[in-house]
Amino acid sequence: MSNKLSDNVCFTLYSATNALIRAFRPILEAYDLTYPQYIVMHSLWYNNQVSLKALSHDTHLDSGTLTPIVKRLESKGLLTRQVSNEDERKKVISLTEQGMQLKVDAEELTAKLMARSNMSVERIELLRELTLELHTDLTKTDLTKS
Amino acid sequence: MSNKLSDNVCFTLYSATNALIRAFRPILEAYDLTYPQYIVMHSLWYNNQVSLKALSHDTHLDSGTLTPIVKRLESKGLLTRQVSNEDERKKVISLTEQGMQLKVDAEELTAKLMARSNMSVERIELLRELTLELHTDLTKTDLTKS
DNA sequence: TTAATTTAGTTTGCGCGCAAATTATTTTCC
DNA sequence: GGAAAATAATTTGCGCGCAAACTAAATTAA
Repeated sequence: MSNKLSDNVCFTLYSATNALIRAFRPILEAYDLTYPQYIVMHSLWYNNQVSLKALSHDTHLDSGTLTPIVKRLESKGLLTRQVSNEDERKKVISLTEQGMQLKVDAEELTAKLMARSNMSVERIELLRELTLELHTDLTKTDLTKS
Repeated sequence: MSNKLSDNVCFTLYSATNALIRAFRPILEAYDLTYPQYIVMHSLWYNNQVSLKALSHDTHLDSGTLTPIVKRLESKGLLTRQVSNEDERKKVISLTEQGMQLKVDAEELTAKLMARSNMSVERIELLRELTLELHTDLTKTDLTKS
């Protein structure tokens, strides 16, 4: 069965995500942020002063991925990383004044970007629900078994 | 407006794709392929003996991304890269016998993987259509203008 | 209480993904 | 025919994304 790449969900999902990040890039550049960095900031705007572990849980990003991202945001002066008092293994990640101020400008970026696509609000919401469902499925089920 | 990350399409799309590639990894490992390498092989199974440019168009991958991927597949003995006779700037990428044989085993992998998710065939198809639509939208519209 | 285990975070290594710069070939235009 | 522009592919540089190995601190168990 020789089928086209675009007949595959995996491929269309993969391509759409790459295209979205690519479209986001020049917009985020104005804030000197990459998309993953924006995700981390967004998470902190909603939930400040958390451990790397908690940030990892919220952003769905690996700790090995997060450490360098968070370090870069620290060097940009957007957040601080302090060793926790209760548990010295943990680091408390906190927004700086500058990091909090970025929120006002940058938070509605996603809505603005999606509004520029030709998709209806309903179809965008449907896409959100389906991708959320897929993610839940894939992380709850151990696919190597079954 | 302080909303959760999961309220954003961009984020759910991004997370679902990462999760999908992650779920795919151990399965593709049996074939000694990464997901992007699998995409390239899949494209060639459907359309053999093409230029890098044509492969780039079909896979939606940048030429700067493709060159190293194709080189790795060449070093695995799955394809060859020959300078074109008509146009010496072009390279003709052709599957080897070994590369063609992989098709039989590996082509139905996507269907198998998706079948393991709890999503219905209808919802998976819907997801495919929506992501295809989004990709088309994002690549046809120049988002920096408008 | 101290040895073994678990947990939090960092580091290393590798393969993307892509913008930008570069090289080599071909086409266009005068 | 020869200079200028366009095209095909490669290279460079940077930031992920993640598995695996590692370090250090806390918890558990003997």
